[in-house]
Amino acid sequence: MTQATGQTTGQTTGRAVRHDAMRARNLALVLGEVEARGSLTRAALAEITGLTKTTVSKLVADLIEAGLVVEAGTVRDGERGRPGMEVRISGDRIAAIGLEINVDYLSVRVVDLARSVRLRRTQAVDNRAAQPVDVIAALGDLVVKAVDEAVDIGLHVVGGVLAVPGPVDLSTGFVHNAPNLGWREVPVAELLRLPLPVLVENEANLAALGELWFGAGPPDFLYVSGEIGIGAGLVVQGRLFRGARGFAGELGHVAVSPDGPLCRCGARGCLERYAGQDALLAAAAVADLAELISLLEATDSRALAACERAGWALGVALSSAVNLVDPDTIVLGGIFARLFPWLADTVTGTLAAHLGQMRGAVPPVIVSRLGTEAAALGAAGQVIRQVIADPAAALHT
Amino acid sequence: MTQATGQTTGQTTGRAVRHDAMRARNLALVLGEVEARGSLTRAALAEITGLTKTTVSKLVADLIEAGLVVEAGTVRDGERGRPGMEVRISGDRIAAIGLEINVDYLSVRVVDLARSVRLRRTQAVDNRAAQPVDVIAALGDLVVKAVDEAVDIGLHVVGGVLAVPGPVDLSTGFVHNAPNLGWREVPVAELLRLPLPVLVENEANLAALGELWFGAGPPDFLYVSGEIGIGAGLVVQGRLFRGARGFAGELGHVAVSPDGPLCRCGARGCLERYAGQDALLAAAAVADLAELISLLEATDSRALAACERAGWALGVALSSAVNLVDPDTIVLGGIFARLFPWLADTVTGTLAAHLGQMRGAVPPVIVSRLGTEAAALGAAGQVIRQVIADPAAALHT
DNA sequence: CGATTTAGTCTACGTTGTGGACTAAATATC
DNA sequence: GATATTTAGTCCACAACGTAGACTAAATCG
Repeated sequence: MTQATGQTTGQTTGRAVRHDAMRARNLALVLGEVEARGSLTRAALAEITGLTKTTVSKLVADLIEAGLVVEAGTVRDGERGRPGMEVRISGDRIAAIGLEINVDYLSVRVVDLARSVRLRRTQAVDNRAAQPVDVIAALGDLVVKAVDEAVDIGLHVVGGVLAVPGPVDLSTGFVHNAPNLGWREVPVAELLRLPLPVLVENEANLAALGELWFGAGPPDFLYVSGEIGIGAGLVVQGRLFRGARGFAGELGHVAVSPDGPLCRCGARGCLERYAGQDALLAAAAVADLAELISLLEATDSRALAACERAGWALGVALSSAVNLVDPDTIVLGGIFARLFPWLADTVTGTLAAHLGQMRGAVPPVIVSRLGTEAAALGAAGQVIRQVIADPAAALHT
Repeated sequence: MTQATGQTTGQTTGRAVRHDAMRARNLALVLGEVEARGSLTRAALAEITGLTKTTVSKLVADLIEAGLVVEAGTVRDGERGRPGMEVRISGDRIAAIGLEINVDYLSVRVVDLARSVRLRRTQAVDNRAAQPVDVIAALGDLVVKAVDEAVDIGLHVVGGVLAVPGPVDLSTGFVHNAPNLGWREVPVAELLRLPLPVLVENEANLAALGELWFGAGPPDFLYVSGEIGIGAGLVVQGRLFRGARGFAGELGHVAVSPDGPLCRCGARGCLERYAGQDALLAAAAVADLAELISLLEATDSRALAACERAGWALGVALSSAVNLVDPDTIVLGGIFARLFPWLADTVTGTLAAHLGQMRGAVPPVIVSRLGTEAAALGAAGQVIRQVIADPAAALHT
């Protein structure tokens, strides 16, 4: 008889469950349902969660005491009987901050627990001309000012996440390569000294989460972000897909044509060489994106042809992505959001042509509604999500 | 202030935790640790799980009573003190059955809870020449006989999974299209009438799980399966990745060349047209795989060139897969396992050339060790995994 | 053979959810 | 306007499950 030698079938989480864990889970369940539905009475929460009215009352009392929820007024469902008291997420205490370093700006967004954007700050600056240490110092200043302003309006910022345009080693906050910024081997987390915990994460991934939580994202979609480099964030069942080492979503180096132009990565025919910003501007013989858009609006034939070819290449690469990772929807962000009117038809047509007839409907291609805010909002959303997932941790502060 | 309109950040599981759920989780934790480490004493379990010796004793007593574990003898760790009693998974009661329909055989494997293969049955038959209803009836007969034999040796087969070579609607067990079998719109689950619950699942996915649990699979890898159609199963952190609708892994229709030969799916330049079995045999001008292998062994130049081109195409398609889903390792199964000696160098070389220098080491390409057993073992492993993940359910039978 | 070490069992206790009794707050009916 | 009825929310004794220290059991060392 053959004895198995592989990985175990069980998926041990290594975590025993005790009474405190049980309570934490039920607190999270109640808070999550309140968030999902806007507001609920205790009786409704008991019905939805299956817990007894007694238990729900106790859990809600704990959440009120922690400042995570508030009572928001009475509400009646039927004709008779005691009216219930609505409980909703409190936007007046806990908040999170999202940070972003992009090519030509630094930005921060403060978001409260009810997911309202309470503060927006953007600073225009050419980050490619600056040293990483200076960029990060300037960002730190922006954050400290924003946090002070948040405190002034009664908010308690519990943490943040920083979006950078390149793959990130999540355990160290180290950025090996950010082509849009011209950065290599930058210890971003180490350089970022702030009086609150801030993690570092890839911009495309955070923008995808931003679309999910603040945009029109369905639970499963592929978000495409792009400047010089092109990245993708994949959300499946409301969760980010990262791959084995966190380097999934390198759409920019998917092969469009195996004998195509040589890429800076060393391979040939990468999407970036067709649809990256540099490739687009070169094909249209213009110096920047604003000029390209002007020419497109003037229906300049060379500019339109450049967009057509970029759209075709995006469609080919996205057809491979759809075959491999099976998203419901494709959301175009970054420069592709700005160029959407001139890209969408070609992308969708090429996608349809390359997907064939065997997988039913072609995933719709939509434009990001959040524009340049997607990544910073996704960053803040990560922290909000953590608080809602583990309210018991907030009870002890 | 902008109010969020997207999906909630919380990920409600909708499941309250009560005392019985707490016990079920701790039972699963203990059983999972015993499975992971082969055998453990109660004292060691207490140390590993963090539960008290009292609690572990009670949990182990429940598992022994359910026939999931047995005491296997005394063992000593240090020099002195009372020797501990080893507890290990019992292979003598609970078992699962894996089923597989492939092009030219039907097979079943009975696997016990200790993941030993206790029974192997394979029936050679040309399934493409048969009607689906007849194929499934023949499979049913094979299963009933195998289950009877399992009962004879004291095993209790609690359920099974059937592997079919095509995408499967998991909720209905419906197979829309299985190109290797020539099937379209087949209600497989409905046709399969058996005295035990059997689910239906895609063969490439199950083979990937087979490699994970019974082969040499690391926790993250891409398994490539192929006959006429080419599919891939992606395992990330020990879990199968399915995509939004369960149609991920369609490696066979990833574009190798955007202007390549027309595929039966309607697109151009799909991998299948370069590396699928029909394409390979046509390029080598042979009638079947055995003949191709004979010619390869005789170093026939046309046969070698056919393999070279298939390997090149695989390398191009796999480079897109690696960029998008970031696996650690690539495992070649199906016909590619048989052709591995003539494919491996070209696949690895092309992969390296197309990945460029920006993502560190190229994922190693290895051959499946399980051969044609991978899918059936993966299928049985699914049921075993379910029992180990929820032993409390087994306590009530 | 007693001291020491380690495993495993026993038992009272603490935490958290349950379930029925009860109070509170409303409307419908007479 | 008083009573009956309906529904929300609180009170309180109880059940389930893990904890922690006491205790027994099984070994080796000196």
